[in-house]
Amino acid sequence: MPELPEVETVRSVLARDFVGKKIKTVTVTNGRAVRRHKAPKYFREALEGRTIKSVHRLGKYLIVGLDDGNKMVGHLGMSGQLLRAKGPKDPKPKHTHVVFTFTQGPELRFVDPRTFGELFVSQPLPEGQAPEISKFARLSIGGDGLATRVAVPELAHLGIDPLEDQIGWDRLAAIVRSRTTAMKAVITDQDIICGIGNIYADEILFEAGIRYDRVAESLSTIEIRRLHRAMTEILADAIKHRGSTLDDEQFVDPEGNPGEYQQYHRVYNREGLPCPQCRAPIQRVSVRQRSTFFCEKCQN
DNA sequence: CAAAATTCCTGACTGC
DNA sequence: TGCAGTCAGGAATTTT
Repeated sequence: MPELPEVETVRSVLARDFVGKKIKTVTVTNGRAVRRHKAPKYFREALEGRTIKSVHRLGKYLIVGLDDGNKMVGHLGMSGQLLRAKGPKDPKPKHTHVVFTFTQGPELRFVDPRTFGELFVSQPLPEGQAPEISKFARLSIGGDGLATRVAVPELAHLGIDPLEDQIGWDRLAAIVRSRTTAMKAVITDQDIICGIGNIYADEILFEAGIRYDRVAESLSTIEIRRLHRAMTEILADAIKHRGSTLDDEQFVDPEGNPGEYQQYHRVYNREGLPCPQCRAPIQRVSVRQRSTFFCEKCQN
């Protein structure tokens, strides 16, 4: 489900409600949720007694800073939710795989029907060993982004975060011009740019007036500037509206609130409806087992 | 039976 | 031949 705006929405609620809280117990009822660890007990032991110091985001990943310097990393996959209990008696939803209790305040549940999501406590690299940071990331990451990647080696492969790393259009140009593949593949490749998935890729490319199958290196300077602006604005706007919740209501924030940005989708899931710009029907094609929505008149 | 917002892995192929 | 990059396909799973 969640792409950058949804993860950012979750992040802000977690930061507000759980920073400063001390973890009392961690209960794993489906080991698949913590599959990076050899056994669930290592996950539990790394967390019990720890106090949450911060909640950050990189791409679609959540990064929870702990008082011992370690980080708990979360990815929601397709259907993962982090939900704050509504009270001490609030029944656990179906597909609850991990429960965190705190010395004070309501518990936090990790719920994930499709089990593509995961949680893990990052294992710091041995002394003196530097994580491998991708050349795309290295190209433009400044200060904070680099620090995060060094602290969490498992996420070192991620490319530029379009909001956190604040990259300028000229840096985006360098990245785009070095690629010979289709634009949609470029902006959804987490190793190049992290956080954009199927929904926002279609929305960004529509806003920029660029077809999903345009070869990246063929983009003009004007087109790259439009892409840069579209990326920044669409993601910021989607965050403002607390992300997108589709008809299946899979995405909700930790309080159970759905997002509202789906009301502003201009092409995604709108096959046959008139293009907001030219009224031509929105097209849908299947690329790599995924739906792509676009306007054949407005996107070139 | 198809489709659904995710990442990861493998095998085939290409170009240097 | 080796290596890196690309890309299609499939797997992981449940619900609608």
